[in-house]
Amino acid sequence: MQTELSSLHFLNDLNKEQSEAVTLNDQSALILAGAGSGKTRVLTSRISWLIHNQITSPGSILAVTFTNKAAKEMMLRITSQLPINTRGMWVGTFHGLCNRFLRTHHQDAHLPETFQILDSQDQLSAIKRLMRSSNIDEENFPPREVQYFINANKEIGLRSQNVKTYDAHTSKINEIYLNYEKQCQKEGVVDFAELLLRCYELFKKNQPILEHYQDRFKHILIDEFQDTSELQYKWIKLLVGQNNSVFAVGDDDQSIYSFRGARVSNMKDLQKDFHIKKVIKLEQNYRSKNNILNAANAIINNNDNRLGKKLWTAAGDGDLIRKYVGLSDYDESNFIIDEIKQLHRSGLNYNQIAILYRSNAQSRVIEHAIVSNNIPYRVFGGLRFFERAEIKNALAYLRLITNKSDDNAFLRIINFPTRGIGAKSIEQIQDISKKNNASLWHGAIEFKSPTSNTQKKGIPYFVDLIKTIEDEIHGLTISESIEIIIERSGLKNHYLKEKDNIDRLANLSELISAAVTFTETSDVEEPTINLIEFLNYTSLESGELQASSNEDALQLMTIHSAKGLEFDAVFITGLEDGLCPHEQSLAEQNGLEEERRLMYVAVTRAKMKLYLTLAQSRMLHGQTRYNLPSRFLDEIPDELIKAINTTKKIDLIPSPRKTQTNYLSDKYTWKIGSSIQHPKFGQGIVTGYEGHEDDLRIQIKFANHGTKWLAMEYAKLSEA
DNA sequence: GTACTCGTCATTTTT
DNA sequence: TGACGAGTAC
Repeated sequence: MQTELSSLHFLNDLNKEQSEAVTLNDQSALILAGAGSGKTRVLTSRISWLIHNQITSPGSILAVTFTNKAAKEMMLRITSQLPINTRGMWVGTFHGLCNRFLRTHHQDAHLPETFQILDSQDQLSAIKRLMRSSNIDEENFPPREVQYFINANKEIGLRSQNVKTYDAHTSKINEIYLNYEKQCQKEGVVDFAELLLRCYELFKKNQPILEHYQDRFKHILIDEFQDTSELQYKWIKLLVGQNNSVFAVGDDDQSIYSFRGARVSNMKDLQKDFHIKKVIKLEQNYRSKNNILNAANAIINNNDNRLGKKLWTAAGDGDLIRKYVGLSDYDESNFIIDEIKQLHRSGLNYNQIAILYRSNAQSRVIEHAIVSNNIPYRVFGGLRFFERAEIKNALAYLRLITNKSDDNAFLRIINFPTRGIGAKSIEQIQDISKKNNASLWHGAIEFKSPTSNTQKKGIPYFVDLIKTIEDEIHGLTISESIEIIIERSGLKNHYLKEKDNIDRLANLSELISAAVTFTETSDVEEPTINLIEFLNYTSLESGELQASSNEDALQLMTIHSAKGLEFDAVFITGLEDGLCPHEQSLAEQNGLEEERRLMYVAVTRAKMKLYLTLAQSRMLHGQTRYNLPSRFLDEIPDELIKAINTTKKIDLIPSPRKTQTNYLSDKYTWKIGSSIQHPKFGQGIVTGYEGHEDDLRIQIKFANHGTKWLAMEYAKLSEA
């Protein structure tokens, strides 16, 4: 076996720890894989190794990821490593896999065969609809809060009847949760969290089904394990059972999603629950230069409760990290653009340069600077393809035809494009449906309209329209069906009428192409099933537009969305206390540690060059704010940093903004935004003032002593 | 049914 | 500052 091992090309060049992980026996394992340490490679090589050595067959492997992108990447790598048929292998996201289990066992899961998936938007509108029909005040019970409540409880495995409530308000919300469950059941739809919970319950309540899968999946592998939620962990435990092994890869230092239910503690629980004696640590980094890694290590070292890990590289020190303190957000952006122009001139592609920020609002100023310099760029985040209104509208026709109980879909298109059905008519339909405890579609059929349907208007016309489309698309491919829907529904005409809607029409064509691609890659023959699967696909796959990714453009994104990516040069911007760490995170339990992990993720994205930038003043929510430098900057050893502007004398620089020309007085040279030094309170920033000359009092925000008012006459201030 | 105004509220996000 | 939703006016 040894000789054969070394002949396997996918095992070549693995370091000691990597190959130890890849070639582990049939035992559960936790691989602590630092940023850039070859995590995905280990995971895929492990699968290839298991199969190649006939320890297991592809059909016994279940691999779970968090995103479709990661799942695809994994599949791609495995097929390039091994010339095998991977069809029996289950590789997918938690949601995708749960969907698959539920489809197969829809009866045992008490779901209709045609059940559809609600995305977050759909879920919110379902909740709003429910609340309106039961006359619940949206002021007292904001639908978003209700949505959060429902999801948070589902994510820890709680149904409404199991939720403990201690006050009237929460009880009421929980009552909405109960009714929401009923409504979804009646309409035959499941939300994202429901996919997981329902699947968990399926396994829990049906021993034969559980045993069947436990017998089948001998090797369960999990990517980004630090991001698993409580329910996901319980699901894994159930499926692994007593006899199978779990191979989890993760990095506790990169856990940045606790706000949506991720539980790092699952890593410790895994060791305990599966008797893992030795955690394999992958600490050699193949991405970044040493100065960058040292900064990352220094930052993350300030966190308690780590599993412990120190990245190193053989790649050399590289450049120093560059730090720039801008006078304003505007100045900061200009510095970034100037620097990027130079990098580009020296031969770096734009798409190898990333500008990262903590919150989306920060991108605007930067975008402005980019646009005025005519540099191509791409902002990540925002609306995804299948979330666009025109796409959802077209799909809603398809959904309603597939499942007449889908009231969400019904309401979306009953009067879109407008066909003279107003709020009153819809109310009447809702009344009829409620009386008969039936779907809105049935209510519409029952509806006796005074208007004729010759004018292409009114409810009977709508009912006819749906029936006609249904007949017409019978037996057609999905793409043909969509084409007919876009035409017959009037969507095409509607969007043709308005000039601003060229993009929308283009997107609808794109939807048709997406359907063609889907059908080509699908191995399902039955058209009805295929249609249902396509609809699922559109809910589960957000459809990040890949088309423009080849284009050489600057990459702008939040630190969160940068996780898993790498760039030659990275600018981490807005490094100010209040922004990064974000002020709202400080109130949360372990909030600062999570922010620090965020900073760690950001730093470790950089391969060659890292820039840290901040601004002394910044426009936020329509007000100029004066933030102190981020505390994380102080955590990086000085010798790793090269300050580009030796803290400019703020007064000497002509200011681009009016507010900064407000000198406090003739006697003192400080202005709002100046850094000062106080003998007792240390470093601070001038944030306001009142009075004049001898009476002058100034407000100072100190790094460690809060905000204070001081009389200029007595305070012994000096410039910092 | 649409076009406007006004008030409110501003982390991070995949499925 | 500016995006979005609700409410109002036509």
